[in-house]
Amino acid sequence: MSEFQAPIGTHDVIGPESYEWEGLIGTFAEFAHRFGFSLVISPMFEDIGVFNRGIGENSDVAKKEMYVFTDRGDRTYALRPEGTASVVRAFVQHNPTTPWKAWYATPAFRYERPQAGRYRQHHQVGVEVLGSDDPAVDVEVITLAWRFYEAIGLKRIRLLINSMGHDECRGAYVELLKAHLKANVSSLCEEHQKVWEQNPLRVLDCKKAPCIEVTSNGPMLPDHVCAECSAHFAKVVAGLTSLGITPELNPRLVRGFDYYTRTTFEFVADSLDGAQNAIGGGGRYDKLTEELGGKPTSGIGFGSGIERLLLTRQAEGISSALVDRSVDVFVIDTTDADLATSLCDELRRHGLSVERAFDGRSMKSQMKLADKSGARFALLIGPQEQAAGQVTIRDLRSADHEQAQSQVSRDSVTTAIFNLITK
RNA sequence: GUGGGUGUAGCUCAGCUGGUUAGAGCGCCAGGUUGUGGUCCUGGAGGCCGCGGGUUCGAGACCCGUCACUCACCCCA
Repeated sequence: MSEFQAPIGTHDVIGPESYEWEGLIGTFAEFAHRFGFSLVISPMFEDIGVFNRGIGENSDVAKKEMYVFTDRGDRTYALRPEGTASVVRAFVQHNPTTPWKAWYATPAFRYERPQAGRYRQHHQVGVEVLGSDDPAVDVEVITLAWRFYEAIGLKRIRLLINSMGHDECRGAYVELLKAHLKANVSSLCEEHQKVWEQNPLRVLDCKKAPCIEVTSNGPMLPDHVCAECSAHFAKVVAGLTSLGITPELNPRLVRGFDYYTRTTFEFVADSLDGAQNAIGGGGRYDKLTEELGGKPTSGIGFGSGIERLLLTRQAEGISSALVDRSVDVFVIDTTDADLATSLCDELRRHGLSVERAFDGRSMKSQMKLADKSGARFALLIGPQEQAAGQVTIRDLRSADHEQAQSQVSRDSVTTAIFNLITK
């Protein structure tokens, strides 16, 4: 047991697992590009107000899960607990032309007890679109997520969707809901009997039987959003359906952050256990920009947890690699002239992945390393090759020692390798 | 924050009711005669048995504390 370990709830990602991360983030970057999004990199910590106003001071995350600290200049900062607030803060600050379409890959920090698929530092990929309330934007954002999930091989995924309504109709609905809850307080679950008033919408999301009973007899969001919101939502659902992405309407779907308006959605993986089966979520947030001091600007986005996406791939039994990180060539040098250095450099400059051994290992030992590296070819330079100005090329996939080898002059190695690879 | 399980080699784990120099498999390193991998054989390195205290002639085993990991609740990604 080493003296220092990664802090509670954090983890190191090292090879070969990190190849999956490279592949996943690379795939997301590719899809973001296809959909016209550009990368945004913003600070990992912000004035605490960005998050408090962004995600709502009453949300669980803001109340008890934020990593808050004071710097040497007495400024109060928090490590970002999610991706959206920072991006919107950046939007307000720079006021770029709209619609502004940004994607990100970032760690997120929440102080909570770690558990399967839940960490104090986890990682998300996501996108945001600022400056358009066109339902086609909602469709595009959700489609991007969906196509990305398809591309990484996920099959058992469902899209849950709901509309929270805009400021006014949602406000009116919350009043109705409050009245209903108040009349039935004693029938709620133990916990919500105490806290229902703080965030009544959360009671809709409660999985306990008493709360479900009470809320199913009460007002439901879809019946109370205004005509405009209702029409907007219908267009989103129709748009998705036309692309073959069938959303499941879930009138109980409300999310943990207060900023959501209108379209709200969540992706769940049926292959994961219920407690942590949300692999992504998002929605529209038409008031958030104002909360952070900007002009009224509608926005929508989603975030998806990298750890959970990889867990889901595992749970679905997907074994295909997301990226090829195999070595092309392994250079074996048993001379004392270190001829490997220049040969490696030459091949690498031509774009090949090249590995070699160090520390003057024996021929046999270097061959073993070449085998373990998974390289297709081994290039051998021993005293004989050195004297003849040649290099031995050996195909490591072949079992036959003699037939697998050929010799070429040192000057034509690169050409010879490329001929073999493309053959 | 609350509760359950677990901490022995790089990894996965054995170590029976406390008893000598702490084990296996995999991995790692080196050999198996002249410069050649994947199989096989032989040898080797590597552990303050999470940490601190206690009981005992004697503790990896028992007791207390502590830290960490893990799972669940809450909530989320």
